[in-house]
Amino acid sequence: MQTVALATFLCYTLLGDLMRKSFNIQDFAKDLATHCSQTQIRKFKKDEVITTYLINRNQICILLSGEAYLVRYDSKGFKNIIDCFKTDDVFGEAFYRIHTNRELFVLAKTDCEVLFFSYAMQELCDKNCSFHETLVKSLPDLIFSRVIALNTRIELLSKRGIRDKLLSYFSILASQRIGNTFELPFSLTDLADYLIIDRAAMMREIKKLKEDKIIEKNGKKITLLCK
Amino acid sequence: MQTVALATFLCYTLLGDLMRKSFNIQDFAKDLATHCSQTQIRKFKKDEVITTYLINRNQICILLSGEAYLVRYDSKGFKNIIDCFKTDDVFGEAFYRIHTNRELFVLAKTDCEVLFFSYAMQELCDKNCSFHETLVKSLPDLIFSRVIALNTRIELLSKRGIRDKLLSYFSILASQRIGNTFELPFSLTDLADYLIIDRAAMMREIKKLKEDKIIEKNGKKITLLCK
DNA sequence: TAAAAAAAGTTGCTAAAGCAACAGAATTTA
DNA sequence: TAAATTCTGTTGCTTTAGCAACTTTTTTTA
Repeated sequence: MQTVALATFLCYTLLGDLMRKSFNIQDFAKDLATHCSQTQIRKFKKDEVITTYLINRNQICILLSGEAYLVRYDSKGFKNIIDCFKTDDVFGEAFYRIHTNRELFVLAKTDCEVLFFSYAMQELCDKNCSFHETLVKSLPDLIFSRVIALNTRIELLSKRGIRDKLLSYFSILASQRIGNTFELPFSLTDLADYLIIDRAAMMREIKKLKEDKIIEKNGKKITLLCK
Repeated sequence: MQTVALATFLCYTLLGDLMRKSFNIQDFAKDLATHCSQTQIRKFKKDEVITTYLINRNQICILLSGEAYLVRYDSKGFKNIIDCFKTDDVFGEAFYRIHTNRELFVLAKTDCEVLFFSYAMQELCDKNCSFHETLVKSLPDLIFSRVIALNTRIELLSKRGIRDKLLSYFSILASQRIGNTFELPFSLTDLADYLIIDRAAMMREIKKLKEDKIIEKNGKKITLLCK
């Protein structure tokens, strides 16, 4: 029964994914940078602010190298890590459509290289230029890559309780590689900010998960012992 | 200081929104239905399943009339209301990109009329047909309308504590109309499922909010007394 | 490489949220 | 319109998570 369900799931997954054309973000970025004068590439050092969403509207950014956080500080001063970007990820207000007056910051987690351009550009651009065509055709795929991340995050935050949040996140990380061992992409302090939970309570729960033989942990290397 | 911040915010908001072309979903739906044989319109009675995401991949649906819920049941059997669609909203797996084996259901909250078509369709379609062009041009706007909803939800779920979740949600509802009075779009039972909190605990918190003179409540009519 | 800063790991106490189990009101269905 | 069902409102008890305040370890930086 379990096996049939899994096979069915895999079948749909494969079919679904085959139907989706593969979109190469690096080719797209190269195309953009060489064909259009309205794009720019900038470099950032660790901890610098790459962009903010309230002020920089309609902006589309592609992370060419490095890692970055999308961060908000809530009314009580708590840091919330909303999203975590790695090389080839797309971000910018064009994909967030901010509607509150609480600013969102993109912070360089490591040294970064970022390509900037504007969503509104497709309107202003000469209709015969090849860039225009590329942009319009690629936009859905760019946005979809963000939509997947957003839905993943909603799924995480929908979990009741710290244990469920941790296990859900761990199984997402585990599913991205072969085997049940993976490396946490950020510090435990940041993990708590990402899951919107108290760090001390999280540590306590991780301890329990180890005691219950559900996970093994060596630094940032974690192994899921159950399925 | 407060006033300056608000004025600045409003200014950016207006500028941002002016730059965004207005997209009429009803015209789009009409265009689609009349120009393409691959689309279909179906009617549903209250509580019927409109579609599921795991099986119906790459599907795009437009709610022509009525209201619907996007629902998941978690591992403990809890009902989670992931999203709430009203007339003109766009949904379907094409916008969710399901990646777990937990099925998502779209349920008719009232009688509904829904337009169905496929995201993959743009690939198969004859390149000269006007529908193809319309679809490709409109897709980003269709998706953006979902992205806004997703981000709103993440903002809600990022709140620590029931009181914060309630107040955030209430202020979103209040901001959608003039004045501070609004009507809850669903029952209190469903509201708890939407905010992923215990209903009894939520009722207790609502009572406290009334006692603290932060809200007034008459049935589903709520007034925010503070800003 | 020594000092400083950040992250990891702990703990006791307190506050908040979940659960169960009701009763009464409102709504739906037969 | 009567019966059934769902929704609202409430409460006591229990479990969970948050907070504050530490120590120890690891990583940065001067």
